[in-house]
Amino acid sequence: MQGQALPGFRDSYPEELALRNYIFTTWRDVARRYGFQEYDGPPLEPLELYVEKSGEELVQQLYTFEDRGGRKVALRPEMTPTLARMVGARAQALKKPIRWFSIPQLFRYERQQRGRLKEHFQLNMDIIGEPGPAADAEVMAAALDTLRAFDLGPSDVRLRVSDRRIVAAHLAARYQVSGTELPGVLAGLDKWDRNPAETDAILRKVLGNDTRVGPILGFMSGLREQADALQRLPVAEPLNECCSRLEAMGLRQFVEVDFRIVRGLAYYTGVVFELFDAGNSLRAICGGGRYDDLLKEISGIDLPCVGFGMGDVVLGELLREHGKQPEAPTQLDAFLVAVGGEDVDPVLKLASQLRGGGLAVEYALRNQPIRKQLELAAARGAPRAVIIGPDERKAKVAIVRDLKTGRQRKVSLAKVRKGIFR
RNA sequence: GUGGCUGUAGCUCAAUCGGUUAGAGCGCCGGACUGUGGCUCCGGAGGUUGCGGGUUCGAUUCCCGUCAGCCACCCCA
Repeated sequence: MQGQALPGFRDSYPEELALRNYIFTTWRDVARRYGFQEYDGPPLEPLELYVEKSGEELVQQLYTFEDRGGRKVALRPEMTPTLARMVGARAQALKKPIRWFSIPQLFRYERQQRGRLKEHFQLNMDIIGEPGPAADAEVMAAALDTLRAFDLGPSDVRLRVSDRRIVAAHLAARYQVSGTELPGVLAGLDKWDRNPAETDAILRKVLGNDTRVGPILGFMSGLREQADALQRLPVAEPLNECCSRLEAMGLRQFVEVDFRIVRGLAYYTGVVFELFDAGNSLRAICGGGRYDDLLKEISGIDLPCVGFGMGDVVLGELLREHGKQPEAPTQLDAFLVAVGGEDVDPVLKLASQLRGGGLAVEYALRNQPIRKQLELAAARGAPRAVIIGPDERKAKVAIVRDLKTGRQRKVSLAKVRKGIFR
């Protein structure tokens, strides 16, 4: 064993790369259908770009080092700061709302496990400059349509939506949770599903040993039942508008309002959502939301944003599980077979002509029995073999053999040269 | 970063209680098959049993360490 890729990094063999390319192609196609334009930035950024806004926790997971010029740099862990910088630099000139997408390779330094490597590709779609729920709905629709484009439906994937403003308003009105307490309480809510004991601990830390802890815990445990009541609050108007837009787009059956969705990132300010597989056995496929203050913090330009990220790792696992991998496309148009050594030059000539005409053509690189050459042709998935031997050359024809059916016929060389095989 | 489980050929797995030369199927290469693939038969390559140490006459097997993978936590790109 000559060693392997660094832990958490992938060698992509042709079969795996084909899946990734299929994912990328589909992503780009959906983005195009939604009128998004593609952008990109550097994979390596100054460390400060992330340290300033992200705080220590994310910094611990940054893939950082010092370059030869003594600069502290980081492999980008997310695209949003880069996006903010780019938009900020041209904010005056860009027509709003801005619809941009990107497929960056992102990095983190952290122990890998299933669905989470040190490196992945992530579709990012963002709408910048539009504060209303129409943009929220548009972005969610794009996320859902991406999964529909992979032939996944409401029984395969679910979109869970919440709005931090609703939860915050309720917590403030009912339990007098202040603005400074809110992030901590939301962090507690975020833990509720996985680790209620920790939720308790967090609440006690944020609120002190306060009489509100018990009632707030009760509120969290009953959130599902109270969803309807929360949606009737006036602050729920944007979320409701968002849902009705999704309904008008025919996507309502994917959507569940679930106020337990918080999202870990602190910068979300409104609607937040996550996309899960229906079996709930994988990590979130996609997560996003509204982050109206972030651009201002990074670039000084005050523009509201909403967007999501969708990684290729979990999505790839999901596609595998559902058998939605694309069949390997036939790459060759023809495999040329030279019967004897004297037939090699004519085969080379024909290969050159066909390739010149844009066709994909392969032939054996060694003189081999026809049997061997046909075996290779079949293994390559070629739809047909074109056989040239002394008899064929004399008659100015080639034998075109259909490798699926085994049927074959003689076709004039003049036609074959033009890529006509029948 | 913390804890638990697991590491035998490219893949899936065998190997008695610790026993002598670590096997099989698939895949790969070649042959039977000299102008026709898929089937069949035969042969071959491919292993420091993840790595290092310990116990033992003897370790794939037991112990320790380490690395890697998986799972959970942390965190959630």
